[in-house]
Amino acid sequence: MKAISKSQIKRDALVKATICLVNNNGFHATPMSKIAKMANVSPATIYLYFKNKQDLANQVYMEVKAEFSSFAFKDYDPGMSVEEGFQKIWMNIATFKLREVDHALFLSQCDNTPMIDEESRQQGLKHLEPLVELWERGKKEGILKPLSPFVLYAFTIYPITFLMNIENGGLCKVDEQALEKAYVAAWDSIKL
Amino acid sequence: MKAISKSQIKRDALVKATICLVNNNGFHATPMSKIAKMANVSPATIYLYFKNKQDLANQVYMEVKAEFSSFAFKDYDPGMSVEEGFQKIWMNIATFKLREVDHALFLSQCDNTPMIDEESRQQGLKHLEPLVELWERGKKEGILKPLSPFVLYAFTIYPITFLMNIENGGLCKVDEQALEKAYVAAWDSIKL
Amino acid sequence: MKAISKSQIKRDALVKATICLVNNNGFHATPMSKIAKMANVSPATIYLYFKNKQDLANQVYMEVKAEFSSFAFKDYDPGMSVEEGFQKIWMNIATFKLREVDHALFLSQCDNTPMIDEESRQQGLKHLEPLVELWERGKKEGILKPLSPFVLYAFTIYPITFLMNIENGGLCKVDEQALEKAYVAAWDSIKL
Amino acid sequence: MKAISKSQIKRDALVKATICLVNNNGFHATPMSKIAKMANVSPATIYLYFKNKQDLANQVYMEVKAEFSSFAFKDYDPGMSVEEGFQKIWMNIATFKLREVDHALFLSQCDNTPMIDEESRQQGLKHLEPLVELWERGKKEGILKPLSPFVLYAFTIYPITFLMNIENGGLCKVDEQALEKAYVAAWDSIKL
DNA sequence: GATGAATGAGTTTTCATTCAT
DNA sequence: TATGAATGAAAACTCATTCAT
Repeated sequence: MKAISKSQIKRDALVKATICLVNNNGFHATPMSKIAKMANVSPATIYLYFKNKQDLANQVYMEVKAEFSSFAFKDYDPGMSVEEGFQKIWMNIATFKLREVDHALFLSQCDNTPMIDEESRQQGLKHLEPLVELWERGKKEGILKPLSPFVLYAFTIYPITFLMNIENGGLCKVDEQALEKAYVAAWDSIKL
Repeated sequence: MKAISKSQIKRDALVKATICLVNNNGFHATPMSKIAKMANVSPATIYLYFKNKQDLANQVYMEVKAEFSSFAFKDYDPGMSVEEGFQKIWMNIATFKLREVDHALFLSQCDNTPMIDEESRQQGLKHLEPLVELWERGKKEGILKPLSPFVLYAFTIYPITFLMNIENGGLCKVDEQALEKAYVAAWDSIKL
Repeated sequence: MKAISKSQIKRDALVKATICLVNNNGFHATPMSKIAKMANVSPATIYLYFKNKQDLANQVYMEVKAEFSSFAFKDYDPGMSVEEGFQKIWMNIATFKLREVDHALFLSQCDNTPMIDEESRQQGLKHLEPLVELWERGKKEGILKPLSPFVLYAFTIYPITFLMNIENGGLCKVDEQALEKAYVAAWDSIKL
Repeated sequence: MKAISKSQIKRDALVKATICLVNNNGFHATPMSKIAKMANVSPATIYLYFKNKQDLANQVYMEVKAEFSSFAFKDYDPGMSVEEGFQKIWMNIATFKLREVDHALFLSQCDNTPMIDEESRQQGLKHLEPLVELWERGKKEGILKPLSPFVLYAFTIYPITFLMNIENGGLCKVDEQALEKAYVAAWDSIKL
């Protein structure tokens, strides 16, 4: 049915190679030629799909971020209770970060270094809108502390990135049980 | 009294320029020539003080990390109660990160990208030893949740970095009051 | 018939430029940029054909040495008498050194300075095997003095290099007749 | 008696360091800073004794060459018979090259690469005048073949350099007996 | 005389990007 | 669409030489 064009295959290979190489070496230490080689493509071919290196980074960022967001709100329903909804989203994000390590690491690199255009970065922020709305409701309902979304994010979602980095460095292993305990910490930090 | 040698002045200028430029562009996008220019020095002069670019990064990292640690434990006394001690350290770190933005941003870059030698990074980790010990005591005394130091760090210290980044991006301002509220979130997340 | 690729032409130009410039200035005093300029090529292009400067030197050495060897044993037949065979080889080598001055000078540089990898140098030594075998036979047959191949080489082949250098410096001219006389000196020095 | 000035000591150290380093790395791969370090002297000090790097090379060359020449004609007396005189000189030179390896190697480098000014090189050639005169006499007396001094040199003196290089590379050992046999080869090559 | 610090000019090498095919 | 070859511009780093002390 779905005929995936040869073009699409090549583009996908380029995106994948970019993620892999940037994760291991950083953006500026990743030459276009290596990306091309890993994608089994000529360097010149990259420029058929992307305007330049910066554009490649931006596009990959946007795509991975979109994938992340859609994952984050899987099975989430705005009709859920605040706690239930938050737990669902938190667990989704944690699962993504701990299981889709490559993509999560890439996002972490993008969010912590000046490799992405400010514009694209702003776009990326919008993706968490539903979570922000949930938080607003929680505050109105007197369930959550009256904290700005930035602070709420800092103490609940951002820590997962640290755990991912640590696990990826081999310093610890985050299993099901550890995840449950981490969730409690996250919830305790923001619940009233 | 203290005669600061001309050499020391030049070295300091180089360290400062490195921090500034790496913060703005990232390590690999910061050429030695620009560091030299900002420090009002010839590129060749850098190599009188540092073996190469990697060595420059490592040395600056170690120095800033040491500064950070000494700041983190200012006025801290292992004889304090767990909560009192934790608050002291947390506030120190937050103050450092929100006031000494340049240095904190630099550490954040170092900790989130592969720009520092693994060896130097390991050295840097040792600096938080007293905090880890405090946590161990807290767990024994039944005051803290039985979480690994990694998780405790992720939910109390790591979030501050996010707030710093956000504030630095101009998206929000963290004042005294916001800091107090953030501290509560940190403490709530780990206290039993 | 034989279509010589554009690549081959460029590589040849680089090899030729290397030989010329190294002969005139020495290896370390010959910058890649000058080699590129003489070959009408961008400096970066050199690195499409050679891994680095050392590799360039090694490859050129190996090629010229191979050319030298094949020239040295042209029309030589192991079935010849010792004297006949020796004369043939000696004359070949002399002709090469006095006529293919550029290539011979280059080999002389390589053999007298630490510019070539030890490995490549060892490879180069193997090329004279047939001459060494001829000498062994000559000693067994009681025609040659019982000297080690090193000494035999020193007094018969090595002197040609000196004549080449002198002629190249414009201090003398070695014509057909002078060559014959030189050959006699060479043969007299090792024959019993 | 002979008070060797501090200056002289320093200059000697510089000369010695130059010889050592040039032998091991070649002239252009030997930085002034390393010469200074090996001579326990500041780089700037070199310029008190030598105008520049080229001048340093030239002066060292001239001095070593002079030492070589004086060694070559030790105990030689123009009144000796041609053969006796030649043997004396040949043995002197061989002894120098095989025993004063450092200095001989240095001369070999100078004579085989473009590191010395043409002018200094010309100066160096003059040192062998007495040997050339001996040869002229030998030719007149019908003892030597009617060959130009260049050819005579090529087949008698120049080979010693090869043996020195080989011995220095550890490929063979030239003992007293081997030297005698080598001398015979040298003499046979030029005697009538 | 002696030097440590400093540097301008130059070295090797890399890489994002283009272009003829 | 796809590419291999080519390169200008710039990177990290070196070094002969100078100069204030």
